Amino acid sequence: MPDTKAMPAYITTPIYYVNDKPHIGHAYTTTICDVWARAMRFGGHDVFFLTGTDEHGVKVEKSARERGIEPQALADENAAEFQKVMGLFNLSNDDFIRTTEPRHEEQVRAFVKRLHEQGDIYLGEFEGWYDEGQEEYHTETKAKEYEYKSPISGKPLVRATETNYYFRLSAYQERLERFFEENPDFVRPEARRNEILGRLREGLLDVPVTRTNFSWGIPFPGDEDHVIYVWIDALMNYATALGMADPESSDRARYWPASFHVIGKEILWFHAVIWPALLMALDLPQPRCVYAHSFWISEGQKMSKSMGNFIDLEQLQGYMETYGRDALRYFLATQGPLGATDSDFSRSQFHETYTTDLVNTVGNCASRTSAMIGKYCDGKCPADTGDCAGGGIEWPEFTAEQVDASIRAMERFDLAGSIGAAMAIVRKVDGFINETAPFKLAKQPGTESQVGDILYRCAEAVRIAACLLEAVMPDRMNDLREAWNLGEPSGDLRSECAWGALQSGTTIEKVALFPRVEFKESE
RNA sequence: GGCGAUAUAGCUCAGCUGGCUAGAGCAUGGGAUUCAUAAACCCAAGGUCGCAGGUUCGAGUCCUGCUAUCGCCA
Repeated sequence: MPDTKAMPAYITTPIYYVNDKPHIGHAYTTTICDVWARAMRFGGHDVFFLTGTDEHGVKVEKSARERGIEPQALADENAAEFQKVMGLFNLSNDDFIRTTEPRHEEQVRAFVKRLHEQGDIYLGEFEGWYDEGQEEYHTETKAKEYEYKSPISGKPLVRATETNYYFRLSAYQERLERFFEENPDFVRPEARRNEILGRLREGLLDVPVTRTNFSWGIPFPGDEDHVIYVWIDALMNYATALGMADPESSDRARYWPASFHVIGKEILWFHAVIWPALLMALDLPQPRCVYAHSFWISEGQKMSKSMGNFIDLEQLQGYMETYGRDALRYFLATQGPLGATDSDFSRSQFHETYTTDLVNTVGNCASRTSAMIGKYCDGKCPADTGDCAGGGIEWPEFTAEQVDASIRAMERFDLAGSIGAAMAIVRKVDGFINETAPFKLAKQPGTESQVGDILYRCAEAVRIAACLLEAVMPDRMNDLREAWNLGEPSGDLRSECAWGALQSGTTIEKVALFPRVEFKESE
């Protein structure tokens, strides 16, 4: 067995743009990373879980100006909003990086300077059709479509040139192609990988890495009229948080590279192509996987600003108040859009999932098991006598298989699969109780040993399932730990999940983990 | 406009290289039971597998066209 204690694991969310308000998308990405991070910690890994905020750029500058405040003040205000989310959802991030922090800015400058000096960044000129009112360029085809007039103001587009620093992305075409071929799991899910491969085949162009039309950003080293484009600035957070500009003097460098950069599909190109190319240029090892999830839609409708149907923080808080924080985590982790298609967040589906999986399955099974131990065993965990009254289940083998499947699924970021394996244990316990009917057996004299044996198996299996579910539902599984006197998580999930760890004689209190909730159409 | 994906029971989806009466979970209806949070368990109903052609002894499963949805690009 490998010494997992020594195995670092690094997971990141995107850094969130402070011009936006936190909503379900942010909560989702951060929550699923949190589930993984917790699971890996339970497995004994040395985990670093990073999130943060992206604070530069023209939009922030503009919004601040409209409100008559400094961009930094706006950034501070909204970064605090995002940090609030971390507390609200009990997210276990190890750091929260902000792109306006000196530690980030200094390293970005160092990286960019290095790229410039070694020729990966060069000063180039761009000529195109410029819309003066909108301050943006249009491509030749687009400009033609617009008949060389601004689609907004109708004023003629002008031929303009702009001088920018460019990253020599085109030079990495072949290396990227080879990298993708050698690492089929680099971009997931597969449908997203195929999109990238398709685009890669069309050929890469160099990309601008600076702007001159605004000033709220990190100045380009040695040419301060240019500001480093937010995208480059933002991507580098994954490295700067670990001090990778000078790994020798960083105690976090051991976490590099990331196991997963979890992102939304809208920012895949930057993470799947530009980021690896930058890392190649900087000679840093590549992350294992960029996982691009899809979006949540709301009650069957696309969420949009104009529709005003975003599932925002207030709504999520409402769900947490009614169903509990763990219920929301469970729903996000099991019903979420980890695949290539979007998922629907609907009130009825949320309620249904809660009732079916948590109330009727996990909660009820833990409840009936502990109730019977209370009734037939004086509330003390019985002994595994081997004197089983039927059921025909090889519990040690069965649970070992599920534990293994669950841990493996989690390692590859298959959250629903991991949780499903744990749920299978609970369902098996329910079936076992029905079949062996200890409650009937207990009514006959001289069956204590058999009843105890059955109930030990039930309790032990539920305990193991709870250990596997703890990453998704830390609050409620901790309640179970307390009621059943299971102690703290050991930090060695596999041995903790080995059959037989539950001690006979342990006091087991009856639990009601997930209270039934009445369905309401709306809040 | 270009490229690609998907379209299977009320809902979410499985159905690999074509082969007997198309599956699961949830929801619905019924039954049985009581340890449990009116829970678990058993049974049933539910689909012309998007539409139209074609290939084949035989097609959700291959081909073509159409429609719808989605994604990426321009």
